[in-house]
Amino acid sequence: MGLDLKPLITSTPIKLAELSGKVVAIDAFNTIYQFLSTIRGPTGELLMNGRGEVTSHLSGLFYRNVNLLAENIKPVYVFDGKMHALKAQEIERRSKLKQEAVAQYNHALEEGRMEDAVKYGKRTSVLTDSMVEESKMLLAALGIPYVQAPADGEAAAAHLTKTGVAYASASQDYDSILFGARRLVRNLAASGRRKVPGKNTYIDVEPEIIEHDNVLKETGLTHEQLVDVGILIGTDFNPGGFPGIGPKTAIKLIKENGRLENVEKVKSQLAEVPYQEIRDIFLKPEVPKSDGVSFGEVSREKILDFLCVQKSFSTDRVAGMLDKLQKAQESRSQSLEKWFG
DNA sequence: CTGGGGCA
DNA sequence: TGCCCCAGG
Repeated sequence: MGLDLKPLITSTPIKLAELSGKVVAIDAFNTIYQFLSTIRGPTGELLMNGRGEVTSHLSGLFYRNVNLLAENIKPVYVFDGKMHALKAQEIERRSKLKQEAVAQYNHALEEGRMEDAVKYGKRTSVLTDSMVEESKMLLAALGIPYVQAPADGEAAAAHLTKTGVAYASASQDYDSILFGARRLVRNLAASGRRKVPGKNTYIDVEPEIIEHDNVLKETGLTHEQLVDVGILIGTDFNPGGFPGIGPKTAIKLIKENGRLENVEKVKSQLAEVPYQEIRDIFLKPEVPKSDGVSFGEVSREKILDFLCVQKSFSTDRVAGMLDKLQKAQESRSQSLEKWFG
């Protein structure tokens, strides 16, 4: 599950409006996966149309992106490419957790424990090829560009921030920082309130931004050293990291010893970890060949056909959202005309 | 996750 | 208004 840099990093709350006019590179799998986990019915089931086709991902993508576009934020979606062989172990671990969750979900359903069903249902999400295709179709209809990453999507998103194509990378995971993203935006969403997993309580979750330069300044580490800290804590490429070493210890060890090879405490275990290869994944990532992205117009026709005709979304709702977006865009171009005539 | 309806 | 809660597909 990504890597836990949170204790080492200070983030700054940011208003959505502060991202107006800026391009934000969004990890598509990360985002769609969250929609599949969160957007569910009262018994923890995915949203589906009459033909049993899953629509949770489309619902999330539609509402989220209309809100971003209405704020004049320019999203670029980055889709994962070929998985690195070192990630196989982490994928296997997740798949086992999913299998367990499916069993617990069915069990909870049988016993009528709906709160548990919802809880376990969230953990069973599987992202299919057709969901990816449908997501791309919807993005195209919204005029939103997407990039196919050769390898890790986070790496490609980070690259877009390095080349200046994007202002920031948006993801819930901290991997972007290790991949060298200039800025990472977390909680990029419209609504400020989120329901806490178990209870009936709500917490305020606002968008926050993490600057790569600040992370280095505050920790006093180089990018290379930060990657070593990540390897000690554990990344997707060495899940779990080194036993007994958490964020605090990891940063202390690297500050004192400069680099992984010099840390006496882990020397005996180092031979079993392909740390040089993992460093290269983060420091010399495979990136997309072409950098250009171009934004298109919102196609009301295509969206209504895809979501309402094909996927049984409510025409009133979808059209209403599109009206709202159009008004936001019109009022912006009118206020520009005031200045530039 | 999000919009919208019901309600203080 | 603002908050809570539920349906959406």
